[in-house]
Amino acid sequence: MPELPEVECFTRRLQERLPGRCVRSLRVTAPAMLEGLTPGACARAVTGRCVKRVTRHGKHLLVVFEQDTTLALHFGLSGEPRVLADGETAPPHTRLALVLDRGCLVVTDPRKLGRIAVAESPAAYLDAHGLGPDALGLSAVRLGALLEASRSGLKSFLMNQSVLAGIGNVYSDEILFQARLHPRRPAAGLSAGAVRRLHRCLDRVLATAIAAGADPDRMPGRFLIHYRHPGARCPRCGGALQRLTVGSRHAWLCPRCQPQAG
DNA sequence: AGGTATGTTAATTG
DNA sequence: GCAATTAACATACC
Repeated sequence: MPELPEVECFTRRLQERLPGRCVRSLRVTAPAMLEGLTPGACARAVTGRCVKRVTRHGKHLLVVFEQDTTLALHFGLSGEPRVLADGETAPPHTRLALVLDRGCLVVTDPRKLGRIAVAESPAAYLDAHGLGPDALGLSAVRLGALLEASRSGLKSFLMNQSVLAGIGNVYSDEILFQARLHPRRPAAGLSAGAVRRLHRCLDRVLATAIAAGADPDRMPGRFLIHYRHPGARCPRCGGALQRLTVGSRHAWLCPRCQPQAG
């Protein structure tokens, strides 16, 4: 779930409700999810502070307090934030509860692969994590430069968070399918037309997914996201889809629409 | 019971 | 140094 579109939707929901709220207390019930600090230190860092804004970079959601102290949330495979009204009980698998003067921000994460961190500022956090520019709103020229500087295949390139932040397994497949580019094609050496196509599809896929509230059921029928299972056929040409293993992840593609060369 | 899962990171190999 | 692969992390779901 939580690739850029999901995290963008989380961010918008939180941005509507959190600014101006102040932290009464904080509870972390899965200390292993904390990055380099104890639950006590985490609580001390944010208690008493008021939320200025909620923003996002790549798959990371940043709750920025006054003076720029930042609570950074990464959702791993199964994390999700929720704002509870006063008196609402915490849902199952709640790992973090930020009690506010009105309401409460919780993070649920059954698999506990998410991360919780505190930083001096958003910039300090991004820097410490070596994140590349956000995938959304990247210019075609900048994308072209990043492609040329890479020696990876296209799918690995798109998923490398230090190059480009926000794209994961599902959306890298979607973007390459829409752009008709093979996931193992080298990132460098694409034609100008192919770079333009990749840029347009990257932008459009992410924007469409966000507009759909990151809910696959509301995404266009031509999206590959509906067909990531054995036996499915390409929504464009009707041919059999193929599953490759790239790293330890599954890449879905249409071998007819996404030839190795060309 | 066993296989699968959308993320990140460290260790290993080429 | 870079890129690709594998295992590990912890748990739910089918």
